[in-house]
Amino acid sequence: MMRIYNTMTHKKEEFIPLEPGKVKIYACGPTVYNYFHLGNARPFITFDTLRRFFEYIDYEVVFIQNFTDIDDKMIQRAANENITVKELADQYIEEYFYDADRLNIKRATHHPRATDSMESILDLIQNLVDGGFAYVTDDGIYFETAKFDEYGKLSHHNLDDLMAGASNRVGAGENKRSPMDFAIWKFKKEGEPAWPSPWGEGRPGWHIECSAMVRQFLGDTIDIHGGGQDLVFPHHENEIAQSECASGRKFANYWMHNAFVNVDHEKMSKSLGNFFTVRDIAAKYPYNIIRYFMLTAHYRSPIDFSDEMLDVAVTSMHRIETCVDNLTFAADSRKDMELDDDCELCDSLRAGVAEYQKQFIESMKDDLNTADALAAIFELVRLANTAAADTNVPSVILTEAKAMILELCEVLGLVVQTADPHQVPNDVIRMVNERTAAKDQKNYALADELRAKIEKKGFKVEDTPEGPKVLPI
RNA sequence: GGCACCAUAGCCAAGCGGUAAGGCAGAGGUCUGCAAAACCUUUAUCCCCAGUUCAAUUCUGGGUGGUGCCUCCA
Repeated sequence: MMRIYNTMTHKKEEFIPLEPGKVKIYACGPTVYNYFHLGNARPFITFDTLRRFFEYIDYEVVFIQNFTDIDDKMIQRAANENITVKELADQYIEEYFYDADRLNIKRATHHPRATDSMESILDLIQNLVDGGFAYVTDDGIYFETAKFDEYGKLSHHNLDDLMAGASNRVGAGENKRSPMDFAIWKFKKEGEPAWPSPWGEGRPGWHIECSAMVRQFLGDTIDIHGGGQDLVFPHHENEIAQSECASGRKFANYWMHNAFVNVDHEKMSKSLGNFFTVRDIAAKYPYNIIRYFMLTAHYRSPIDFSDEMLDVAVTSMHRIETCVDNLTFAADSRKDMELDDDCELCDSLRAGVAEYQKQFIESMKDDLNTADALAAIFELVRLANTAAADTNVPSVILTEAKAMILELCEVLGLVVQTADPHQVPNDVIRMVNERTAAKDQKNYALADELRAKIEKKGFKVEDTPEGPKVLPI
């Protein structure tokens, strides 16, 4: 049974889906006015991993991640660049997919855009106005927080405390009944894009978009709603208020929030200016390493970003890849070997494959403990390396271990770069053979010279009891 | 001021009642013509002080230090 830490209850809870074998997940996506940074990438990777794991344990997953393609920052940025908001959105949605694809983030079931969901948004607003939960003013339509008794239940705030904190910050020109009320529709200002509505032209507020898209694609109640911790208040709190007032039903059964990516122990954020876009980091490190780095900590723990940490990730990921290469080579060398009944290592590797898969699954079921899941993979790696080095272990067994390592990495969305021993060009093979001959004649000078030549061709040779192993560098 | 979270080896990081996974780095060893890879051994009174318990890193209270949210933010 899967267990999930629910922000609503502050407890790990057993996950009980609305419908057996199915799970409906909504994760807040990016506002598309820029490349996304490492901090933004964390929820994308976290919820993609969650989705992959659910699929691995045979759930049917409907996963929605939206694009916020209309808001103040979009408008401002578009104005600065002298392009339309739509052009800006189109560009950065494309850039989102460019990075996300390389991070091996699977496409969501749907990636709705706020501006394509106007009908559902207006429908939801109508519903809230009709129900007396929202009121119309000169500058927009506001949700009246006082109408929702449970306001604050997710962030564990009460309205009074929130008011105390907010009372000195009421925005100018707003006609709110309470500082805590928030806009669900903003009437058109000069030069801003606007959509028609029964109350006048305007655009939706941020919170209403998500509520509307959840409803449109997943219904009134969903299993899991996710996002970064900074969305707990006010964004998710407001979504709950709107959605539950509109439907009269519970909005989401489980709330999952990832912790931040820090730089020097401080939150990476656009306002602090201490952010690194994934695109920039990817110029120095592979996307796969960025993903690996994210998974080394539990999603609810802050993770400190630095080049040193990515360097460690490179070495660690390499360990897995080397192991897979070792297994490929050894299995290839022992193709014709029969499985011997007395092979103790064979038995323990087989047992290990089953055991560490189980351990992996148990870790992932425990609130997506990817750090622990990785440890299970490394345990299997060690055992597999031992078996690969022992010439009594036949290829069947090694192939099983290799398949399991690849299978588990795939669940985490990690790409294991492996060498294909059959992809070595003929001239390199010839030089390798010459080198082996030179070695046999103890002509080490020639052997080393040939090794250098082979390296120039982009391959390295390693000697093993089963002959030379040739790998691309 | 209100509300949360965190503190585990040189670094990163799991575990969360029965004296500590994993990765990186370090030291020693095996293997190797050299190398690479791998394997073995080795590295922690779990921030402090009280309390609960037969037993606490793990629970409770109090410190200390750090972070986040309460304003756009993943």
